[in-house]
Amino acid sequence: MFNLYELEQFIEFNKQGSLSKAAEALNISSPTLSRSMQNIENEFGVSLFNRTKNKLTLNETGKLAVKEVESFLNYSNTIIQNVKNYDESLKSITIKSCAPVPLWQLLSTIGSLSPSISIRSSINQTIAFNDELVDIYITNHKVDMPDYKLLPYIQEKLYISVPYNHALAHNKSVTFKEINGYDFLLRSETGFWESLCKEHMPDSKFFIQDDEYTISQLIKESNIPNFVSNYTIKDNENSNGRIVIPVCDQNTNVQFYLLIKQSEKLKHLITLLDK
Amino acid sequence: MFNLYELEQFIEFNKQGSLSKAAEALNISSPTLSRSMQNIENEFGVSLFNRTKNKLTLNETGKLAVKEVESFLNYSNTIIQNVKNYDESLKSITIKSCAPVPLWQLLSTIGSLSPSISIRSSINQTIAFNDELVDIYITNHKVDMPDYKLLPYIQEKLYISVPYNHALAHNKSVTFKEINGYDFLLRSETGFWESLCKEHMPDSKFFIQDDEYTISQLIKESNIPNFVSNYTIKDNENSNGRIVIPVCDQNTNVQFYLLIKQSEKLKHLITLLDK
DNA sequence: ATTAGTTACGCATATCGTAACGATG
DNA sequence: CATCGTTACGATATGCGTAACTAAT
Repeated sequence: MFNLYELEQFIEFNKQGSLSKAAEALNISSPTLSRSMQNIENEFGVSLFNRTKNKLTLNETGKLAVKEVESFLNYSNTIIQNVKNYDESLKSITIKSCAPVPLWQLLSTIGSLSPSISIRSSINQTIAFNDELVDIYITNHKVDMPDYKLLPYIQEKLYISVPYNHALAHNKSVTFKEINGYDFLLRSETGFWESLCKEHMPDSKFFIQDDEYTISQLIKESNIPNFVSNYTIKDNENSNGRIVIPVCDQNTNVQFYLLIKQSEKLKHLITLLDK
Repeated sequence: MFNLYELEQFIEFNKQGSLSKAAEALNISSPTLSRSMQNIENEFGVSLFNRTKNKLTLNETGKLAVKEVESFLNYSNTIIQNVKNYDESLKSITIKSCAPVPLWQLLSTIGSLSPSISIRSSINQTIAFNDELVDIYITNHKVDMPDYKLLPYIQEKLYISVPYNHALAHNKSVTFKEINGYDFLLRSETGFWESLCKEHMPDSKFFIQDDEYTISQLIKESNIPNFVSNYTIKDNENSNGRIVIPVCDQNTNVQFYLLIKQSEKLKHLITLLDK
């Protein structure tokens, strides 16, 4: 049976080209290394070296053996990594969401349920349901997937927020068609909302900001309208000199769904949410 | 670093389901096995077991680890086999020939050059030049192949051998057209010759014999003609009551070629033949 | 009380390094 | 004669089994 340390010595011998150099590099005596090489030959059951009295070199078979052993040793690292990754995946939850609001909501729920668990989450404009490592997908449409449970989640409704003196300010409600052409402030990482707006408002420009401070300043100090929702309207929204107007269109009142992997670690979460 | 014996113990533990049974099966003490499992856990750096005071079971990560370790141990056997196979391929020569005569000739040459080498040879009616493990192809036409060297080899000429009283016996030479329709004795394993004769003599019957004694008896005691060549005509051919007549046709005077893999083990053979 | 697993400890054996040897350039 | 690899041998350190302990059935 192989001794992995001897196999590493074998690799080092190949690297150094001679027994004495390899022994030096490995900090072991040359008799030890000599014996190791003999042991490896015995393990393989074939001759791996050309032996003259004071020169040791690999023969053709030995050269192949080096390659095989290298990939074998790499494999040993691979399986350690695989096991570690799997262990980590059991201890953490990976979430892919099509929108920020339901993600925040869910993160808060999970946080109160298991405060110590590590969570990896991302917001995506479109979601491919093909990642084995994802534990929870948050989508805006029903999806059927084996080993996953579909649960209806929150509803989010789209509004715009405009200054009182804005041309749109007098409307009780608006449609995409009516607001198409106006410039809008937009947070980055809004998932499918960004695609939706760009699709239905092809004539508008969107000033996408990823800094929360910048966007709140721009809302206060510019006339550019922005989007909010029933979950993001703040109490002071109207006192900010702005008025909130619902966008009444298809797709602006969104039902979100959770697609949760049926696994041991998510059992509690599913039972909590499934009512 | 992994100890492969401990990994096997790990597999056995999974198979037996408990430490004590596995220790029994492995003929080691349970403290030893207990320590081994702890060592493996340390190697992976993650917890692999559910430990209650008197029950040891694999956790989810441990179950994955078993699979990974199994394939790792299989791999160790694979690399041994690969190295052994390669070693064997270096010690043997594989030859595919389209005809028996040049093969015999070559076998004799190789035998005198390296008496101990093991040779695997086959005779084929048609040859596909796609087998990585073939060291030498013997063909009846020029072929260009990367990593192989083409060398002209012997020429073989086709004759027929007929009894003195045979209808063809008076001819100084014959053509396929003239002998078409006559029955012929044919040795098996004649490679492309068999295809050639069948193609140009569609009206003849061929009595194919694979026993050398049978065919020599049939030649002596029957009137059925047979084929010979400049390499197979024996001194006593005419005294056997038969006369040898050349077949003068295209393709009956054959130039053979050797297509030899440019490798270390064939270097001497190539230099010997390349003059 | 019996079985299962872990920890403690002493001994046997395997493994390593030093020393000695042979051969080569 | 210096360098390189292998063999011989003695020291030490690794690893095994026995014994002792704890907990559960």
